[in-house]
Amino acid sequence: MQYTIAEENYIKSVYHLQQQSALVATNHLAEALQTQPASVTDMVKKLTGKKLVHYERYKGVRLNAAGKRLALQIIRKHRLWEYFLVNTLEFGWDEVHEVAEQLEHVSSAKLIEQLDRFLGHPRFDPHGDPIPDKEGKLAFRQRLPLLDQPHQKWLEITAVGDESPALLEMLGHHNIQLGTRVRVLRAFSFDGSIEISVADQKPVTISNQLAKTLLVKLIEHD
Amino acid sequence: MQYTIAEENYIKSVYHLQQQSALVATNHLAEALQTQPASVTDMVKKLTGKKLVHYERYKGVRLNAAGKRLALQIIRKHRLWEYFLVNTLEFGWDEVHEVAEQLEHVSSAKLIEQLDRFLGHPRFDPHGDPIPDKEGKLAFRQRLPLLDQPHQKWLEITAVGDESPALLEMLGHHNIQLGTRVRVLRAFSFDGSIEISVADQKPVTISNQLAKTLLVKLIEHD
DNA sequence: AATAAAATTTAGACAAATCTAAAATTTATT
DNA sequence: AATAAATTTTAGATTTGTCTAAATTTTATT
Repeated sequence: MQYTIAEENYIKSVYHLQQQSALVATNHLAEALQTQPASVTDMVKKLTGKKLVHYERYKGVRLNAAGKRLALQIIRKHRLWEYFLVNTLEFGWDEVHEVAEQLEHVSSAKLIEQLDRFLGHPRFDPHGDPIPDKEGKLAFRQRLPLLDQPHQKWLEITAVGDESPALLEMLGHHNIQLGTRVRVLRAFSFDGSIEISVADQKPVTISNQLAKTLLVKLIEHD
Repeated sequence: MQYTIAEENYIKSVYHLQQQSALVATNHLAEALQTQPASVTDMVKKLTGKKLVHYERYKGVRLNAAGKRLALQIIRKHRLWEYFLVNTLEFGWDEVHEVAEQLEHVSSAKLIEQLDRFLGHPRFDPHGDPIPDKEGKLAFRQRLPLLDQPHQKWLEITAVGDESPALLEMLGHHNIQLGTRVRVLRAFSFDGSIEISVADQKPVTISNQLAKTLLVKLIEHD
């Protein structure tokens, strides 16, 4: 079956909001989709009719198996396009979201399979989010806030929590990218900022705010 | 300004139909867009309001300068995506149209400029149609029907008139592509078929039908 | 437990793009 | 030139996705 762009956007939003609470509230969906609660109720009823979600009046929505499958297909397209935009067309991290938002609705199985092949079957997008495979499976990678990691241990940046241009600029200035290795040297209790060493460069101090946004994994033996 | 997909499709159709007759009839547009004449009238009025076309009741439509500019932008996107699909993602000629039809409506100036750059600023799409440049300029290349070319002269295939899978298969079988050099050896008056030599292979006979569909340019000396 | 506040749904309306059927206009034919 | 045929437009309806305002249900507070 073929779905409209509006329907696909709802399914995608339900998927993301479900990560936080199993049952998604009408108001949350309205907020995420920048629309009115009444519109959400209408659309949710339609999606129920199309057997994509489970819905109970006044309770909330959640995806059923078919809805989850569809959500993962859309997210797969979105993230593959983001990867393409950054790695092939040399976009910056912060410029890709809006465009991928449009490209994700282009419907062609062959297009996505060939794009995936051309890109070399990437498993993570430019923000470190996993790209679902053809069957909807997600690769796993630790994503722990840099802020509360043990000192002195080597860590690798695996993702960033938000994707504002301001953040991108700051990361660029400190020579930090996905995959960059860092070590926490010390924490300042005064303002919560921390001092880290980035790869083999000299130590830098980063704000509490930034340290919460950077997600890392622990690197095994030193 | 930003236009809807429906509006863009109308503008594109008017552009193409204008190549044949300066003033485009409501019924022709309806036929091309697979819709009802009444719907065309409605939309044409809207496009008139948006200052993209010139329209007179019962007479017909034509693009004004702004409409032409928009049409060429859309065609540029369509043909760049076709080039990408064939040359980067290894689609066959016959598989690209439908997908490009969707991709052409993705709106991002940077996307198209970077795609153009990545592809090396191609001037012709996989069917031999010219790709408008950023300013809407079209490269020129002779496109004469192979059927009525002088015998013995070397010719180069520059375009194909239609893009059915059947045609593609036949061309593949005879080792003919865009850019292939051919020579007309003789014409059979019986059924209008002609004998040609393709590059340095042994001569083949092709139907009148096919000879009309293949467009060529004359190669200068030799 | 009663009432106030918040969240959600219903009812009715609207804009976009389409449709059918009927009316108007243009073009072709006798 | 009158009439028939074809084309085009108008009028009114339909679908999709949205909205506002009012009604309903749930949750929180006194």
